[in-house]
Amino acid sequence: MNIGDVARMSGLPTKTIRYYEDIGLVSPLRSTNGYRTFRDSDLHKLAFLGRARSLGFTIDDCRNLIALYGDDTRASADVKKIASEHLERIDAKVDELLAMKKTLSHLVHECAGDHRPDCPILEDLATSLDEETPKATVANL
Amino acid sequence: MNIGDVARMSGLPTKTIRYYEDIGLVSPLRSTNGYRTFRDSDLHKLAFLGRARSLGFTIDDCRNLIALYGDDTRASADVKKIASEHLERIDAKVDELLAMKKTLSHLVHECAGDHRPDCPILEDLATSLDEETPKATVANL
DNA sequence: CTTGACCTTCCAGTGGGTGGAACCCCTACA
DNA sequence: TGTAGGGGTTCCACCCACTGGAAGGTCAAG
Repeated sequence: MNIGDVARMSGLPTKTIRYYEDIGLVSPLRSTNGYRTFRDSDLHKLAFLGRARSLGFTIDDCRNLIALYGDDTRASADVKKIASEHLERIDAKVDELLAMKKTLSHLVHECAGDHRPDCPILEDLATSLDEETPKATVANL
Repeated sequence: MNIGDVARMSGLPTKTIRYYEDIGLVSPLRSTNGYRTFRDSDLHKLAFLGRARSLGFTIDDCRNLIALYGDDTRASADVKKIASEHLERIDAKVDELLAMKKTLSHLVHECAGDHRPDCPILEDLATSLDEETPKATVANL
């Protein structure tokens, strides 16, 4: 299979696949004309990567997950650990975004959004220093 | 004020403040020894930036927000538009993360996490190609 | 006069790709 | 046989918003 074929089948852009080769995630063979030649196992690995990335795992996580996948003496605890830590990162990010959302949606709701210059959004941004609303707004909730 | 002073007062790292000067967000004066000299207005602007960034606005948003802030003929509608679009980005990101979370927490829950190699997490990652679970898992919910 | 805390610039790297230029290869068709 | 197109290849630069580190200048205190 050429790169275009695995791109279609894995759903990954060719650029990404070349990049994955670059960083050593996949190692296709080369045919005499210099084209990459992908085996079924390469395609399988790329699909694995695509799925893992779509679940938000980092490239580094992917590296470890692939290693575990190929190790039949693995302990599922090791996989679970990676996934659990990732889940915690997701939770933290969601919390952070929800805190932003809470503040922002409040401000947007307050703002008339008309032709006049008066704007509670700008007021909030401008008064953060004086009013001293530290990291609480961002960190909590 | 030197950069360290505004860093302390604004809560931004000195590196970030220099970077903001680099990209033209703030323009401190220079004293004879080459040190940056910040006015109250610079500090104010940096605090504004810090607050806006902590609410997740992009640098580009910040540029526009600052311009609007300094324009007393602005329409609050313009500010509201920036904030609303940002809010939409946040919502989209939250949805994406919650979809990941849903899938992942299910898988983590299913995984024994012991010394044995059997692992539903790896199984999910490995079977995405055959089972054909397209972008639905990521895009929906 | 030295120590240490400041400040300066510049260069490189982060993560995870993406865009584009310049070029090679292969097949189909006139 | 020429050419048009749709593959493929490399390499370099860029995205975002910083961050780290090296190498050096400046200043106040002891």
